[in-house]
Amino acid sequence: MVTIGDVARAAGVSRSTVSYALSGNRPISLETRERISAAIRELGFTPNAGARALATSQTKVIGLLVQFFSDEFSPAMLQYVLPISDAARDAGYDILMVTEKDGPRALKRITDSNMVDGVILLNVAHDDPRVDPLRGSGKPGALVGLPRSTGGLDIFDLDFGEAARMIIDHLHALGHREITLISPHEHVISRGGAYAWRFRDAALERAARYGLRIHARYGEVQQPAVGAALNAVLDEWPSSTALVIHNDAMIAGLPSVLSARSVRVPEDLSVVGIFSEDFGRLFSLPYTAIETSPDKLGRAAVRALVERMQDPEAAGEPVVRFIAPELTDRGSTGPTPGTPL
Amino acid sequence: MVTIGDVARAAGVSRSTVSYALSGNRPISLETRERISAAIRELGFTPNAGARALATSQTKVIGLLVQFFSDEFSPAMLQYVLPISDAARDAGYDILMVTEKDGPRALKRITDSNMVDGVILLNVAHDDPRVDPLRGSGKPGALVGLPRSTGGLDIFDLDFGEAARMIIDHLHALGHREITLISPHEHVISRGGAYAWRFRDAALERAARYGLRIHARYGEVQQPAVGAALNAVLDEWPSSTALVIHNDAMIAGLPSVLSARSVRVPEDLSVVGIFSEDFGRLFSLPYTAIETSPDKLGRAAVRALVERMQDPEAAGEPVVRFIAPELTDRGSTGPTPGTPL
DNA sequence: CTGAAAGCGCTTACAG
DNA sequence: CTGAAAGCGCTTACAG
Repeated sequence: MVTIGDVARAAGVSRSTVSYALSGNRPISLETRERISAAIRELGFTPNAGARALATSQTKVIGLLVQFFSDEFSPAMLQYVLPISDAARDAGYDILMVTEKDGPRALKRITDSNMVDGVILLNVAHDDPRVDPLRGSGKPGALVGLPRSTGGLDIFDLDFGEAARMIIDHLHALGHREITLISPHEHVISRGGAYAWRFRDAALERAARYGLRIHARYGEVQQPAVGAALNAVLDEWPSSTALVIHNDAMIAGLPSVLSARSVRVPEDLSVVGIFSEDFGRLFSLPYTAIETSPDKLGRAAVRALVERMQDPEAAGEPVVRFIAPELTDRGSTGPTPGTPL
Repeated sequence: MVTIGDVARAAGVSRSTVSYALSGNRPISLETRERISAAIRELGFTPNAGARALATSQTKVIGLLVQFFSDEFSPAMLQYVLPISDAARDAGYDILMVTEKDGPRALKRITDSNMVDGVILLNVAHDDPRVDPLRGSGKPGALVGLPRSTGGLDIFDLDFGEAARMIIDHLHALGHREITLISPHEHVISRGGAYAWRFRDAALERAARYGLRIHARYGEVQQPAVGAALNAVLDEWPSSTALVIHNDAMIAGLPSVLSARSVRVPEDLSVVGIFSEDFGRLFSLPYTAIETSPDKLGRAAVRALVERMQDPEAAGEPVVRFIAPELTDRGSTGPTPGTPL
């Protein structure tokens, strides 16, 4: 392996001069700089990451803790991971991706051993066991997902409450008076996936204010339960004129159920979902939906974390930021069936 | 941060003794060992990864280079990444995941700087520009996907040729004489995705041997082109009694097209795909298929790489290993329509 | 069974 | 504008 000493010898300067030329931390004469670059090029020198980390206490690596639950639909995760990885690279960081089941333990390992300069937690639950260890790690951290306690970390999430209100407002304005709402799987609630009840509670409250009838139930995650649950819902409340689905698996399974039942959207039924554009494209979903913006959330987390890693003072107080939901109209909502034009 | 020196002081021994106690590289008296463990526990010591890497030239990190193409269907990638990450962790390694567009450059960065002990390349193309730099890096490497030149690296892939022959044999045995074959997107071929033609060529050859008529065409990746292409194929060769689909997006889009056309499977049409169990579950695909075993491939790559990193001598000559395809019967193939029982 | 010391390859005050 | 030296936190021959 070629070291900074080899470069120094080839360029006829000291190792410190090479180091300063590399970092730009002090002025180097043009001539010296050129001799050094030439030597670096010829020898093919790349600084040793471990040595650099040891000397600077900086690894230029971000730890990314992902978490998969069997009660969630998997393809969603990649939509967060890729933008995070790209944004990190743009900022000069690499990603150490950890999928270990025991999140707190993994967190302790990578922070205590100084493998990373900071950590991003994905898919954060209300009582997420990773949050406290992250706070105690002494490393800056950014979360995607809202935990119960919010101090000390930069937190980003979609405003699920506002998303629910937007959807209810939208349907109410179209004249709908009876709505069926499908939430994530019940397990998501019981293990503390706060997005589930944040959306649900806000939808129920808003509907109540308008005096709308709303039928709420939990959804499934796997076939054939998904199809059965959709059919059950449609059978049970045939007078509902709108279907709001906050559940990836259920909305992905909806087109085939509706086509089998010859239900026309939006003529017979209005449908609104909550999913990202990419997800919609993947499953060819022709439904109006609140955009979940995984790329925005991921990039915001990286940006905040990078600032805090580079200059903890300048970064100021940690923020809790909700991304404003946007309704993407794909034409799947219309006036209540029977409404005169 | 607590260092090995702090532990040594607390335990009343030298730093080297602590180090040896940690590594087990020399016998330590029971009493000393216990004093050391107690000190480690009390102080909460974790060895500094950078310092250890510098001293040992080992990082215990595997570089994972993933690559996304717009002509491929994205959810497939995660099926490789997760098992690889889990298997690596089981072997004591962490994963540095790199998604950079410029693969060769990323590879050079992480190997030259000694950030990783070895590298796994995912989704390897026939003339993959990452393969030669990996060979030249001096680090062991394992590939998932078959490149043109195979020396020096452990290579794992599904036996696509055998997969094609199994499918054709299966359909031939059921009496089918006219088959439609849908390949990946044409772009996959032109950029050197060898799995596309390895499957296609073998299928055509086998069909020719049996004297079967086979209609082959490339598929699409995005809606609405996917649906249109499926309908076009069904319109163009209505006398085909079997459909073989080697294209994730096309097979995911098939159920809705068939149901819209009221085509019954397998009564009117036999269908065979090539996809993993997870993928089939995700899209609720009721089709008999060759299992692509992404988890097996990923784990095999990790296993080979770990052996080679731990003991390059003992690992022997690099291998090229094809995973034997298995046909998972989901009941979507039957005798040619009109065949008497 | 244990310790003192050199060395891994960088960075950065300190000195000139 | 540049160099010599100390130090980051480990591991591992070398010595006893």
